[in-house]
Amino acid sequence: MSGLLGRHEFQIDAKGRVSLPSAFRRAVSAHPLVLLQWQPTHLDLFPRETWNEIRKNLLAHRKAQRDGGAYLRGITSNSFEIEPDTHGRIRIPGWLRERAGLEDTVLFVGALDRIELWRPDRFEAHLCEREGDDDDFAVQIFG
Amino acid sequence: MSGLLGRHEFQIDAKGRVSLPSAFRRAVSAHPLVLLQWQPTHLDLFPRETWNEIRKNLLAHRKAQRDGGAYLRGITSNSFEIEPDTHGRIRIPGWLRERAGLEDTVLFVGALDRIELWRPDRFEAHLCEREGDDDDFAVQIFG
DNA sequence: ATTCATCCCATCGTATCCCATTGAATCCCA
DNA sequence: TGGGATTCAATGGGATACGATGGGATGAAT
Repeated sequence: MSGLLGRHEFQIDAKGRVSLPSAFRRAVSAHPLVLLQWQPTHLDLFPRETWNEIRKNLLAHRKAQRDGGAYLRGITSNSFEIEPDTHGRIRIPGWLRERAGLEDTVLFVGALDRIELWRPDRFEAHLCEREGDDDDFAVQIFG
Repeated sequence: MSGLLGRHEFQIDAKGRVSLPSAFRRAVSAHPLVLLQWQPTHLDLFPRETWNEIRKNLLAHRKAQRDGGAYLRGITSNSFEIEPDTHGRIRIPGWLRERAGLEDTVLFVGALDRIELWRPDRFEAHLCEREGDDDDFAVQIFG
């Protein structure tokens, strides 16, 4: 598989449901997903494999630090397990929608091992803002 | 399973009962849970698996330290076995409620292998207070 | 006898399931 | 290669099941 790619804009209906892009739906098969916020700009939706890795990292971090799991709880309290319905739709809980500024439209952005959920205009702004910042890396990456 | 996730705010009724969030109820199946306080800010509710691990650690500590028994008894004396009723509700003993400042509302916070019980306003304050402290860890954990 | 916990039943609101509709992309065959 | 038929994806709405909460009744303990 090539990883999760592309952008797809979908509507949130009156009951708070959104379709997962069908391309992503096939890719993540039937397992539940984890939706959370760890960056202020958007939400991340993790397939099972990726989440297992991250969960391991979170637990290791809690053991290593002295703060009694403060970072972990900051993350998990903003997390939610997502199980698509029979039509491949998901529900985003209100408190997460607010945090990401999602109103009636969601932009799904594929990011190889995860799916990002953006407020469309915010995503455009984010791209513009960084325009040209990374030209040095480009050559290293694409040779 | 993805671990215990999310935040859920529930009322304590006139008889001192609170519903366990249904998401958590399913996750911990039918086994009894252990509720205790080991951090001043909140209470922790441990599923069977997690508690077995912790109990092992407590006993090991008592054996290893000269006055290890003191720590153990400090913990166990603030502990309580919880068994949800037929509707999935639990009762929090008064002395534990006081210690965590719980009055009429409980905020349940999922923390992967345990459930934390917070006084809602205290939790908000706790999150704000740490805002931005951990930005360095974020990249290590989430890649 | 009085207090308190447990059980049972009732209610209300919301999330979930199921079916229907629309439109677009794909397939098939001439 | 064009045009019609067919499948699939995205969305909407009604019905149903389940979750959250309240209150009365039963039973145990002091």
